[in-house]
Amino acid sequence: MINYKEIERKWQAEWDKSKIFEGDIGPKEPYMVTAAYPYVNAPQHIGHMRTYGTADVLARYKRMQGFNVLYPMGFHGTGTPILAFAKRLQGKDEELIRELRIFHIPHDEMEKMTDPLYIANYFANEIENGMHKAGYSIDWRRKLFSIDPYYSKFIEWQFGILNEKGFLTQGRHPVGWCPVENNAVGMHDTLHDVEPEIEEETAVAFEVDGKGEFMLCTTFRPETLPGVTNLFVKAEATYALCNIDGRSGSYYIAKEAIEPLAHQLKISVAKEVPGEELLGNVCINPLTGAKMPVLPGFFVKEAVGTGLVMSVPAHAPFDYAALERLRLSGNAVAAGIKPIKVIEIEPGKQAGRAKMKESDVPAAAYLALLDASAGSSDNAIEEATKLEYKDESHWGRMIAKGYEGMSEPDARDKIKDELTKSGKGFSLFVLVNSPVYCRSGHKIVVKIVENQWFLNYGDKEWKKSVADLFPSVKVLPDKSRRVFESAIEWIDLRAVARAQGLGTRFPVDRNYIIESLSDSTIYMSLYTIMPMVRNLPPEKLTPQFFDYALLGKGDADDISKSLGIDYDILRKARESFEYWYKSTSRHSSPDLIFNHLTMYLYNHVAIFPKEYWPKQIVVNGTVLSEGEKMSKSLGNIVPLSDGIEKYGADPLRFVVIAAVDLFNDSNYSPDAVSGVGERLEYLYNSAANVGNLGSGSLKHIDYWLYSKLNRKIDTVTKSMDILELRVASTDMLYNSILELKRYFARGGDNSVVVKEYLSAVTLMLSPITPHISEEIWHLLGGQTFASIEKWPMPDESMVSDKVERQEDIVDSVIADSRQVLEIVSKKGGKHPKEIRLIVADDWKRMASNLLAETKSVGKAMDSVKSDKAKALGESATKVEIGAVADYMNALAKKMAGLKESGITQADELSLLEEAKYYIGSMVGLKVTIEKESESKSPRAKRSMPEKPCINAE
RNA sequence: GCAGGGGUGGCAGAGCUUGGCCAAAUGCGACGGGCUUAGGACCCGCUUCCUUUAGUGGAUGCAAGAGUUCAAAUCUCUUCCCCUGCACCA
Repeated sequence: MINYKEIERKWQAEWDKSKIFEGDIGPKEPYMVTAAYPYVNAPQHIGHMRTYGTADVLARYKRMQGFNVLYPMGFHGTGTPILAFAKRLQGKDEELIRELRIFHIPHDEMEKMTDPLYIANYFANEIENGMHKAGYSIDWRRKLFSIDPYYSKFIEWQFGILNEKGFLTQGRHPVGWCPVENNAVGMHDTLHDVEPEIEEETAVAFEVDGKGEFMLCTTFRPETLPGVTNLFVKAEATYALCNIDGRSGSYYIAKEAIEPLAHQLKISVAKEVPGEELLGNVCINPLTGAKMPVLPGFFVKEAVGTGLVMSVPAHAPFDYAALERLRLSGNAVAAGIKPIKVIEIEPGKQAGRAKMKESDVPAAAYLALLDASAGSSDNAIEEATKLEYKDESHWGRMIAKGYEGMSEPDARDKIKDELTKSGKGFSLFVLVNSPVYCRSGHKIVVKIVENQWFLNYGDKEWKKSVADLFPSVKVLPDKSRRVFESAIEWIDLRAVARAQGLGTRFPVDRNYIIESLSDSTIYMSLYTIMPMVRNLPPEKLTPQFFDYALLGKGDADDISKSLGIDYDILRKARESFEYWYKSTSRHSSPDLIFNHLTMYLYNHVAIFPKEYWPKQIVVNGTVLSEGEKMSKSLGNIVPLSDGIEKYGADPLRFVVIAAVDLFNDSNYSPDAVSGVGERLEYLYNSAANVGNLGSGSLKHIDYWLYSKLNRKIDTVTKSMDILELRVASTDMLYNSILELKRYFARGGDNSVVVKEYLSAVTLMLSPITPHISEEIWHLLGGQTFASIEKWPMPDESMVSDKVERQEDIVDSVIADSRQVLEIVSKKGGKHPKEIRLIVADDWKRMASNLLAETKSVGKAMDSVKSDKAKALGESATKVEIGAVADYMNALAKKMAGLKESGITQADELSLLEEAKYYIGSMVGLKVTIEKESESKSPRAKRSMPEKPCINAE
């Protein structure tokens, strides 16, 4: 049993000592690999290995390919999560404490984690340790941290440029808001991490006849306004007549609804009215001028929207149901209301689900579709509503006067527009999944933030530059290219400033802090100059400094004097950037395509000259744990250190990084990991045993192993180039073991061949399983580091289809023999004493080749008839034409699969002769071999090329 | 709703871009056998059905249905189902 931990520790120490992973400017071609830096609110778990490990595999592979590789790493700590973390821990949040226990965070450390900076540093260390143990070939000298002062200087410089170029804009923006704590709330700030879902709806004002007062309704479907027949209120609720800042007239709004709306509208209450009193009102449809009554609606909720609902019984099942119920209870007004149909599903088109007659009310038809009716439960009516809404917005066409033929979304925009213009309606934002609570337990509302700062990714020219750049960016896997294309097209305004969190003050308005994805778009460039930056005091890191180091602007001499920075340091920084940033590969997970990675492209285009724009982006799948998504709440997270401790970094790396292709999710399971561990051990043991093997001239099986090896080198190299690691890794590990086992079973015993084979396989495995590869490499006599050895080159001349085909023949002979023996024993005949293999004569091979070439029995027979000796060879002259025709006709059935083959009878004879003891041992009987023409067996004629006739005798 | 990705044998997961060599790799599991005091380790075999006095044969088959073709898991169309993302959040 190998001790992975010991081997890993040993080689990690050796690598550190020799500094082979420290990247410095040199004569070789540079290659820089960066992965999205980890956020420091927890140690790493094995899921993180996917991105960082894949980046490491690429870094190691490129190094072996002769590049000067730099793989730097940093830490991310800006934004709100660490603050929230500290706050939660102060409040002794049990959920968080449970999570921390998974990671074995000691109790006394938890007590210290009320200080955000302490948390950040603690986890930064933890993560660094984990990455070190995982064997990532990182140059730690370049470590950066997004909450350090130099980083802020860097970000200020970046935003200065963005501002100068006019990419910053201001505007209104709705956000989830905690009214008690007065701050914006995103998913991470809510109880149970619920995303506050904000949607836009339309407020519509219905004038109360002759009073100058308005009933204010809210709706998601203003296009149904022509179909409104009445309004609904909740009779038991209290309503208020209010004034709204900036609007004339006064408005009825449910009392309960005022508070949530107050963050979007300035509302003052004039008087309160019981809902019942509103029932007598007659209102005017602002669009059509129609007069309509106000009725009590059973489903109206006073805290939703404005607490008033416009009723469209033709298209809203709830409205329909409410009217029906009123009618049944004897309400004469309700009984007099006729639904007004304003939308029709286009006939002939992929119709809506509900089948209806001309006369039907759609809302009723949708209820009927679900076997529901006006009296059904709210849930059932809700279902019908969703279904109808979906169908109508997809396939519906307006039939209302003035909007005939418009699609529903178009009509919606048009009517909304008309309402806005006439002052009878306006947009409101609602929290559709209300109630949502913030972590301290308060109900969240929607607030319109005025003067929010945005980065304008919608800028046309900017967008075009990015779109133009993108085709030249290599994307791995290529299938995610399309996702990027739509992301580049789609990305628009993005809020960049927040009221709170760790990070850099927004230079344009220092009351705000730069949002943490926006401060992480070009930081990879900072790695290139980190060694210089670290040694400079932050106040010297002015825009002038970064302009020079990263953009080459200005004169080093002048800047050196004005900033008091050593000239050589400036030059070195500039050179370092120029050298490393030419050739970069960026690694991340697919969920970052729509934000980070796209912003990465945009910001590079905005700031750097063309030659330093992104060259390659690698997107990798996630890691499942035993087929399930890993999540803290499921408690199935495996901390990286636990995984490494238990199985060793190498087997873990193999399973998590390499066992599947890039984009697919990999599946962590203890069985798989230990299985890999055992297989690596087989390679190790084989290497240890090389010295005990013999030597001598090469045999068939040696050539076979060489062929397999060189083919392997070729395919592995090709798939490593595009990081499709599944094929590469199974070929390297699983197949290598199968091949070695076969080699030995077939009598292979050549130490030179095996050593060559193992050396190449070991080197190719090195990027994935670096530690054990290093160990095996040295076991095989290597004196250098496998990690920086030259990647193997395939020797094409050693690849032989023929040699490999011959081994396949051996296999099929064994399989067929077994089958024959089984049938013989089933039939209860006498026990055979030997297997006699009768090898087909050469004329059959030539006939087969002829057929493979002509694909026609007729044509093939023609050439046989015209000159049998030429077509089938001299020795075939004795063969009768009829026999040839029979043979060809039999073959014709498999014409499509027929291939020409260079294997002659002599080849086959010598192959079987050599393999007969092996075959014999596999079958359990003695094996003898004879030629078809010399066989006395009546069955001999059944022999075919590469399929000898098998006689059990 | 919009956008993207899928549906393959007990499970996981290849293959489908370039249709035939695919009853469909590989791993796991199940089963049978060997090794062994015993086995979780290792080795061999087997894992749709039928047929065959002997193997290199046939049928069915890769979500469902239809089509193109000498030939389809692979191409086209339709239907059904599943997953992911949709923003100010790292």
